[in-house]
Amino acid sequence: MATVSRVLNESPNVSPETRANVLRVMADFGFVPNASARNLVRGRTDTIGVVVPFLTRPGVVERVRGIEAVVAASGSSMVMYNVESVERRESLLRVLPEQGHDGLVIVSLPMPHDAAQRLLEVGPPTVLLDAHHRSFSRVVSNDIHGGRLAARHLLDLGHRRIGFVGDAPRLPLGFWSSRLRSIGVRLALEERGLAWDPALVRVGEHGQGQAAELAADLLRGPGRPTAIVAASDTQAIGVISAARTLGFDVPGELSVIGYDDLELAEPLGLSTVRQGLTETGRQAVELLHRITTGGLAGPIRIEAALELVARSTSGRVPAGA
Amino acid sequence: MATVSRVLNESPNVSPETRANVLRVMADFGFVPNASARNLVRGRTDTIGVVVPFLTRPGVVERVRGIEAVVAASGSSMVMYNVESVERRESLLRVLPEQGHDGLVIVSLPMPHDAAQRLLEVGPPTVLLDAHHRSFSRVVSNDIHGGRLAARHLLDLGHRRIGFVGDAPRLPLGFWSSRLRSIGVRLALEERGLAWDPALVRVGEHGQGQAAELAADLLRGPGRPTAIVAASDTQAIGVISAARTLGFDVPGELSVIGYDDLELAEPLGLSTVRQGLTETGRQAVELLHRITTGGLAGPIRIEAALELVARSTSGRVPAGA
DNA sequence: CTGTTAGCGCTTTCAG
DNA sequence: CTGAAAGCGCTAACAG
Repeated sequence: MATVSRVLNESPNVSPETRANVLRVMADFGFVPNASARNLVRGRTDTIGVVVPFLTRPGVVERVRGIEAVVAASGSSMVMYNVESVERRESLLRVLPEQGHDGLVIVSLPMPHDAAQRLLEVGPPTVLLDAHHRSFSRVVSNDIHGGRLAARHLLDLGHRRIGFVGDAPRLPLGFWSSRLRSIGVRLALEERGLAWDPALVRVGEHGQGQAAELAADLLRGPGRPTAIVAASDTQAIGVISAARTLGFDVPGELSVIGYDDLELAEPLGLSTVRQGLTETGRQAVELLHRITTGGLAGPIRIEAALELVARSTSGRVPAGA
Repeated sequence: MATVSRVLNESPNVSPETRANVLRVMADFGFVPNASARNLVRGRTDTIGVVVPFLTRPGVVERVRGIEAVVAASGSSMVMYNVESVERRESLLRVLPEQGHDGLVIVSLPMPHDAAQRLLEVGPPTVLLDAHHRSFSRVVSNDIHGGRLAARHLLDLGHRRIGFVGDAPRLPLGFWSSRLRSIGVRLALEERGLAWDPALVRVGEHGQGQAAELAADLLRGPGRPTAIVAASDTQAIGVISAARTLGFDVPGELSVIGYDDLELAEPLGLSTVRQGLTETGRQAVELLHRITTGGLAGPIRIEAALELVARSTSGRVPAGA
C-alpha cells in the first residue's frame, strides 16, 4: 500500500526490484490511481480554473492559449468556464470557490463587489487578466493609451478626419475596452488641437459583419473620414471589407487600424496596436504561481506592454483631403 | 456533520430552522466544502476532459463552444487539454485515465493503438469527435463527400478547371481531412468525366497567409483555374485575398469555396460546406451522456450532416473560360 | 428529523 | 528499505 504510493510518487526509497514488482502488478491489474483521493490528502488538485467571456472570440482564444501553455508546463490542468451572460457570471462566481482549484484566472470580467469579497475570503489565489480590482493581483492594459497610440499613428500620417468603429457598451457584462480606446482617440486628437467629431463614431454589436455595416454607414455619409480606428482587429477587418466593397482603396483612400494584433493581422498586413494577448495570458499564470509559492506581499498590478504595429492598411492621407 | 452534508446536498430531511442554523454557522466560519473529499466518496468528479489539437484554430474553437455548452448545462466542468505536438499527445493519453474525469471527448486526434487500448481498459467513457476508431463511440464527418459537394457546386456553375488549396499532410499528428476533401474534389470531377489536374493543387502549412501564398502561386501559373476549393474557410479567405491582390474579381473571375462554415463565413459571404462544428461538439457530449447513463449497447458512430452553403464567393464560370 | 459510524483511496508519519 | 496505522473531509447507511 505505502510502497505502491512511493512508486507512484517516484520516491527514491524503493529498491529497484520492489519497484519492478509493483509496476508489474499494477499493469496486470489495470490499476489506476484515484485522483480524488490523492487530491484530498495532498490538499491540492493541480487544476487552475480559468473564467473567460465569449470563448469564441479570437482575442479571448489567444489569451487562453497563453494561459494554457503555462498551466500545462507547470503540470496542472486548465478548467475552463465560459461566461456569456450575467446570470452565468453570478452563479459561477458563487460556486467557484468550492471547485477546489489551486488558483483562478479571471479574464476580462468586471468583479461585482460581493463576489470579490467571497473569493478573497474563501477562494483560492486569484488573478485578474484584463480586469481591474484593487484587491486582486492583475495584468491589465491601458486601453486609453492604446487608443491614443492608434490615433497618433494616423495623425502622424497626416490624417485629420479620424473615425471610430467599436462596440456598443455591452451593458450587462460591462466591457469597457472599446469605450476606453475611443477615449484615447479623442485624447490624441485634442493633443494636436483637433476636435473630436461624434459624427465619425459608430458603435454596435461586436463582430466582423456588424463592423462592416457600421463602417459602410460611416463611409456613405457626408464628410467621410480618411482614416478609421477600429476597437479590435476583428472589427478592422469588417471595416476594410466594407471600404473595398464601396470601392475605396485601403490604404490609398482610407487608412484602417485595428487593435489586438491577432495572429491573422500579420498575414493580412493589418496595422494595429499589439497588446500581447498570448503574452499577458502567460504573465497572468506566472503571477498566480508567484502568489501560490508565497513570493508576493500584496496584490500587484502588471501593465501589459502596448506597441504600435504599422503595416499596410494605414498610409498617408490622400492629397487634397 | 451529517446534517451539514444534508444541507449542502439539499436533502429534504432537514427542518427549516436547523438548515438556517447550519447556513448561518457556515457563513460565520467561511466554510467551503472540499470538492476532493466529495468527489472521492461519490466516485465521480463532475468534470469532462476535452482534448483538442491547436486550440487557437477557429474551427476547433467552434467545436469547443458546442462541447462547453452541453457540459456546462449538465452541471459539469470542462477540463481542456491542448495538443500541439506528438509528444504532448503521447504523454497526455498516458496520464488521461488517471485524471479522474467522468468522461472524455477527444477531438480530431488519431488514436494510437496502445493509447486506445489503455483508455478502453482503464479510462472513463470516451467519445471521439472528428476522429475514427472502431472501438469508440464517435461523431464523424464524411470529408470525402464534403469535398465532393464543394466541387459539384462549382461544376454546376459551369467550372471545369477547379483548383485545390489545402494542408500539407501534417505528418506527426496525422490530420487527414484536407487530404480527404481533395479526394472528394477529384471524385466529383471524375464523376463528370473530367480529369483531375494535379497542377491545380497547392498544399502547405495551415493558415490564412500561407493559403494566400499558395493561391497566388496557383493563379500566377499558366492555365489558371476558374474556381478553387479551399480545405477550410480560413484558407478560403487567404485565397480570396490573394485573388483580389492579383486583381481578379471574386466571383467574377474566380470562384472560391471554403469548408466549415465558420461564424465569419456568413458575414463575408463565403460559399462553403457546413459541417456543423458547434452542433457536432454538442452531439459528442450528448453521446457521452448516453454512454454514462448506460443507454448504449456498443460503440456507435454518428455522421455529421453536411450541407452546401452557396453564398457570394462562387458564381458562374466566366464566359469563354 | 438528527447524530453516530464506517469507509472512499490515498499519503505520511512511525516502527521495524 | 518496507509494512502498519492514522487521517484528509465528505457521504450514506443506520440508529435513535
